[in-house]
Amino acid sequence: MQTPPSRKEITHERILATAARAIRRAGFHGTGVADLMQEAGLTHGGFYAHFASRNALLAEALDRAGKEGAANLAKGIAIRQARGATALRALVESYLSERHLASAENGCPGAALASEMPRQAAEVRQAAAQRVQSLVGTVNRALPGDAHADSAPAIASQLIGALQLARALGDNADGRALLAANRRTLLAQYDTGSPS
Amino acid sequence: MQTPPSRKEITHERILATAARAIRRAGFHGTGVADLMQEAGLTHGGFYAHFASRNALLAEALDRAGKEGAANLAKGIAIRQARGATALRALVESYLSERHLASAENGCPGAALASEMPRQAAEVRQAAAQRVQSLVGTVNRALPGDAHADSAPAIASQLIGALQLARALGDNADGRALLAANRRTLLAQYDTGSPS
DNA sequence: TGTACATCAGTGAACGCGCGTTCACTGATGTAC
DNA sequence: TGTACATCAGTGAACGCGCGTTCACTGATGTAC
Repeated sequence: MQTPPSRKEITHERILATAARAIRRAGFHGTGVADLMQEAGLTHGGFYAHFASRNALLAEALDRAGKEGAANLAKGIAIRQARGATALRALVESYLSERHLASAENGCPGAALASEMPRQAAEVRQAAAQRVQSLVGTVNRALPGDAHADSAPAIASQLIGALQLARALGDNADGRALLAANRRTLLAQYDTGSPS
Repeated sequence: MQTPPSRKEITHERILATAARAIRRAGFHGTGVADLMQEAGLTHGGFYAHFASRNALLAEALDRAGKEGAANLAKGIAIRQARGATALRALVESYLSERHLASAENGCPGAALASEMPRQAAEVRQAAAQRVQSLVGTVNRALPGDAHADSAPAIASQLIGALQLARALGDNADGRALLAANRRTLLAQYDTGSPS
């Protein structure tokens, strides 16, 4: 049995949750200390009582966003599996859903931030590498045990790329068509043996 | 026969070429007017004689970067086709080359900037959508005439996603392994009928 | 070919603004007796 | 239970800095005669 969180821990948690959303909405560069603290209902001066620096926050927030995105994805997968979908189909349809296209803020930080990662501070890039490995692992767990070792990284790449290209086209007919083409292709290639 | 470019046109061209490299290296947010002009050998004051605003420059630079990236890709494809590779194999091996992994500055702006696109001004996003369509078109031209209509957008997504994940992992063994897995998967799926 | 002048590309100082970070302070919380 | 005091989370003003943009000016280019 753990001790209840202190007042400071509760606030820290609130800043972190706010930041995890902010980076996916506005990007690393678009997430400023003052705006963030205001969104969390605080003034900017208190920030440095909670984090060593802005970069330290970004690294922590990326980690948090990854876990939150993974949890949301797991929820979507569970619903689809309960309806009879295979693990792989449930993953593809959840990740490449129109819901995920529209709401980057609650989705996978990889899709929302991937191209900014290489330009971040070392501590952020380290968190980024972990998030990538984690996504590949999630895909791997949705594949049958005898799947080729290349399949998980390849599928993870396509998932992330598809969402990003669709978002670059916009949340419109073009974007949704690109998303749908990716869903069909992935299911045809990796879900052939299963009942639909 | 066209008139030779004026002094101003030559300078404009130099700023644009510098910017096309800068956005792929430093991102949209990381490309500032003063730094850019200095890199082009000018002072920042003259910028607004050439571009209406920073956003106007970013849109033009993205366009330029896309054309330059496409030209570089075409070069890599031509070399590999001359050595007997199929069009698709030449495309996959060029796009997912370790050279492209290492030098984002001269490569595809989609891979370098995709996740920043949705957060840009309307004029930049419009240029971004065109670049995406252009990449899908390039992939389509490398596919046999009877290929499924979904293949080009799916392959384009995987190409962009693979390069971004590899770069997020870093230009190291992990990044190169992810790249290689994507190459093998794509070739096994779309280049089966061809001689190696 | 040479001089006088108009054009115009590029300079550099200045602007208002927002950023990340620091710090002296306030006021609420919690402990000691 | 009540008072006195120490702790500590959060406030808000201030810092130096770099940003995008403007503008009066300079000096080179090119045209007119």
